[in-house]
Amino acid sequence: MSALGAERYARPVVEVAQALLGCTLRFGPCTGVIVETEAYHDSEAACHAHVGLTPRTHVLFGEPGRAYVYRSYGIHALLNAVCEPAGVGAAVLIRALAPLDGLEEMQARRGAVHREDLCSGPGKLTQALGIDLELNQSDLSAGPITIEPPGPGWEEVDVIAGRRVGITKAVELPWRFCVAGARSVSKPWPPGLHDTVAPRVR
DNA sequence: CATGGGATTGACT
DNA sequence: GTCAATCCCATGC
Repeated sequence: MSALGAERYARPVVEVAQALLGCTLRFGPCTGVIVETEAYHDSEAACHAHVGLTPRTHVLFGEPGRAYVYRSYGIHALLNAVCEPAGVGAAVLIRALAPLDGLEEMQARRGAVHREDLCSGPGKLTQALGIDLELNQSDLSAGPITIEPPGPGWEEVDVIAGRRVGITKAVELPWRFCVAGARSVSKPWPPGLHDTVAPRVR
């Protein structure tokens, strides 16, 4: 299966965040189905690109389809897919995977945790797959990290929207998206009153 | 050049 | 439930 082209990322970031659910993330021998994402856009204060063009945000304002990988809390690498046309600072944070292939490699890096916990968080999945800061700015349509169209059984999924996790600004935006019923989603997931089921967007 | 704040996780009370 | 680990980078002097 071939990787999604850059044009698939040159769309409104909230659309792409939902469209990536069910797609397969691949790095080396490891693959997993994307089951949780969040959208970030320079127009809102939670997005790193909100501060404008700096060395750090350069990639966010650049070509769609690139990886934005940054260090969080001094410890974890978090993986994003840059979206919208160049000149707009926007990205989809990949928050969780349902592991498919390379389980042994993932377990070697993550320890003896249950399968559904191997990639159930943005820092966990980069650790499991071995994705680090050197992959910042790499081309997701060329590799070594790629995102491919949904595999068997993942073509049609119901999407649940909610508030984004771990931020202090623009907390009200319902820009977190999960696959309904997925077990490998990240921790804070008590369905709230503002959660809604959104239509599938491709 | 010094400072402060995280798009988190896991260990511990 | 609380809390520390740890480093990149934006900001301000």
